[in-house]
Amino acid sequence: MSEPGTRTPRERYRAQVQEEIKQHAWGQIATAGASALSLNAIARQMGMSGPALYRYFANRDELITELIKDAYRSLADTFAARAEAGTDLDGLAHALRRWALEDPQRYFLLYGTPVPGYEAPEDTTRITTEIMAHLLDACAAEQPPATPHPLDSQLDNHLAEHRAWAGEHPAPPSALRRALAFWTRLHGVLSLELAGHFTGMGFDPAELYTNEAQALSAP
Amino acid sequence: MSEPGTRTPRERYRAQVQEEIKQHAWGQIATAGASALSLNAIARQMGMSGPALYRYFANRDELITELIKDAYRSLADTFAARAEAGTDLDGLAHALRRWALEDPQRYFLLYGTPVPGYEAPEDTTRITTEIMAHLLDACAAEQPPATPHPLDSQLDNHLAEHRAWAGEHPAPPSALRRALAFWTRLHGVLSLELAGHFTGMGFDPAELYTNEAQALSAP
DNA sequence: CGAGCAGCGTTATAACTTCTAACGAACGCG
DNA sequence: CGCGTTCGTTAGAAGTTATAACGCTGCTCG
Repeated sequence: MSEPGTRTPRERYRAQVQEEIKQHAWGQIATAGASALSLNAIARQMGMSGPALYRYFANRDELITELIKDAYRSLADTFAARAEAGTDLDGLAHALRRWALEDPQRYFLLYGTPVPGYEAPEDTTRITTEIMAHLLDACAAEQPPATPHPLDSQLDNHLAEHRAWAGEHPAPPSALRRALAFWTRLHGVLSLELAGHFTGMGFDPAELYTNEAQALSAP
Repeated sequence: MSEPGTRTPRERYRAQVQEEIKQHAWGQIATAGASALSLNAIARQMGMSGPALYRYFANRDELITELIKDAYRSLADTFAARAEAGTDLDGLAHALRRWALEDPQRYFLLYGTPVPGYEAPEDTTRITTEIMAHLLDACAAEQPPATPHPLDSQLDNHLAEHRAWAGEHPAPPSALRRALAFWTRLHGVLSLELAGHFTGMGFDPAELYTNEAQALSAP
């Protein structure tokens, strides 16, 4: 057996068409959101008739699932690239922001409104744990605060006993707490900013984001 | 002129049917999300044929816009009710959490994935400023921290000069900053929790939320 | 090198959606 | 008590996802 990537010319062509379909899908998502994604419209853009796309994706949900996986992959790669340049939490925070601003609807595809019944497939959750591992690395490498906040001890105790999500990672409870704060706080700012809830308010979201990122690095 | 609410029997009936439509709409949204909301399905549930609903709402978007307005109204009312019981930030935080858990999809209708082109009508933005006013009241009433964090001064300076969103509210910049932190941090936890990103991780989201709420009250 | 078949694109069709148009009935206001 | 506004209906257009059945093409394997 050769490389598992592209083998026969058939599979090579198939992968190429699948990629083109996904490119058009991202274009639609970026301009109108994922809910407006239309397989028919993609087929029209590609100059072929509607049902032809079903040779490449079983249905609309499967295409979206694939897009979600690719988006997580992209985020994991930017985190990994940032990790090579040093494991500072602040750098990771701004890498996240740049990635989110690059395509807001891609961000919302991962962290926006969930579809009630949707369960992420296993290969997707593997990527999310990879992302979390990068975050935990950065949190564990950070210096603990000189004067720990007394109110944090309760959550630290809880996390010390409920750290299944961290796997085998040797991060202390305070690092776990900081990882969760990184995730939730930065997502909070990004989500509201990208959704446009700050437009017209007059202040600069970047200032708020930077402030939160700094507070995470030096609590 | 009498009350502007319900006047003629015709208007009374119309308002009643509109309310019933919205009830069924909320039911569908709670179980399948807003994107799956179908006017036809609502009509079927109500025992009338599809196009009849267009006598009450011009189109699907207008119905959703009305639902959004009602949701904001509901949130503003719970904030107002909580404000009467005292202006503590922690109480407000947990009132917000209860309201969000009551109907996660309602929360995402307001703070989830945005529709790229959508602009909130003016009567909706009036409710959001009302909500923000309650939050600013609570933040201004809170005690400032004994030892202010040195990194916060930059954001405070920025907010001091960009406080259009606070209107005439006499809150100091540090209170504005705390209001934004309240919004973004709690939204960050709530959004990820309600979207199911914490399921299977093992820890209790309520512990994380409480920790963030406490940190906001005593930074 | 050629035969055969897997894979691909097509059209036709079903079932669904939003939304408009035209018609008829009923309700209540003056 | 009549007339008009309002409402619910059916019919239909235009769009969607998705399946079925039909050829053609070109790769693969003997």
